[in-house]
Amino acid sequence: MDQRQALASFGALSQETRLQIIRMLVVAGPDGMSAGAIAENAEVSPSNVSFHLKELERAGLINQQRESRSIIYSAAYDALGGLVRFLMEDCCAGHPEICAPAVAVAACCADGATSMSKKAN
Amino acid sequence: MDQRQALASFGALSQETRLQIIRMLVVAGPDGMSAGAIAENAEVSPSNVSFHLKELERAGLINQQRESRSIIYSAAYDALGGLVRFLMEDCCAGHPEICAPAVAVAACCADGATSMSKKAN
DNA sequence: TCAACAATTCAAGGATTATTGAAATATGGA
DNA sequence: TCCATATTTCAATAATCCTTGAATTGTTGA
Repeated sequence: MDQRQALASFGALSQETRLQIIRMLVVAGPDGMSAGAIAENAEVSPSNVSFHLKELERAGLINQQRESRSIIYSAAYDALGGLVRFLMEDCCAGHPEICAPAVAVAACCADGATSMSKKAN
Repeated sequence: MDQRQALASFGALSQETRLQIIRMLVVAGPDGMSAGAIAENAEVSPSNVSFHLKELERAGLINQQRESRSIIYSAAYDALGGLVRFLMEDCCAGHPEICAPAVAVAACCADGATSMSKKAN
């Protein structure tokens, strides 16, 4: 993750609807959700959700793939992980005071990260 | 860190000059830097740096304190740590795929986080 | 081919954010 | 008090972002 993508990612996450979309896509998992389902869930118009999805894709935070009539969007886990890493390492220079809280969170999903056996369904 | 502050923080970090300022303040450490020094280092006008500093403060990412004629700004380590945590936990639902890269970064500054004895100078 | 569905694109507008330079505020020393 | 320094505030402009609804594109099944 370079600075350009990080700036775009922070911008993408700074909007309430888009943050909401990322959250639901992360929870939805690898199967993703259709644009229509996202719009319904977020309670915004189709054209509005399309605008925000394009913004999220421009930042590289989501992936899309057509599935028959629908277009399925899913969270780009690698990009989100890259952003966390950028924030801790590049932006915050790995400062212990900043990374300390992350260590706690990391600890509680470290098993999953290692074994990759507890993916949410 | 609640969602409102996270949104403001992401917005604050989505601007090149502001990201640059945060980086230099993190590196500068607890002593911080004066507004003038920040402006000079970032190569922007005093009034422009003031605008961006206000934005960063609004997001809670920096602290200020007057020191004689100067106003000294410093990174709010707790807020930055809170943002990393929000991104991993609240936004990304603690997904192993996303947190995995963070575990690696966390590991290399975990000693410092525990002993607090290896702060960057 | 035609109708219906799913989603995007486009254009217009309104709202927010960024930049600039001039004026104002606050502090410390002569 | 007066001046110089450090910084902020203000007003105007420019640029970007968000929302809305209408028109368009792509897909499927009758």
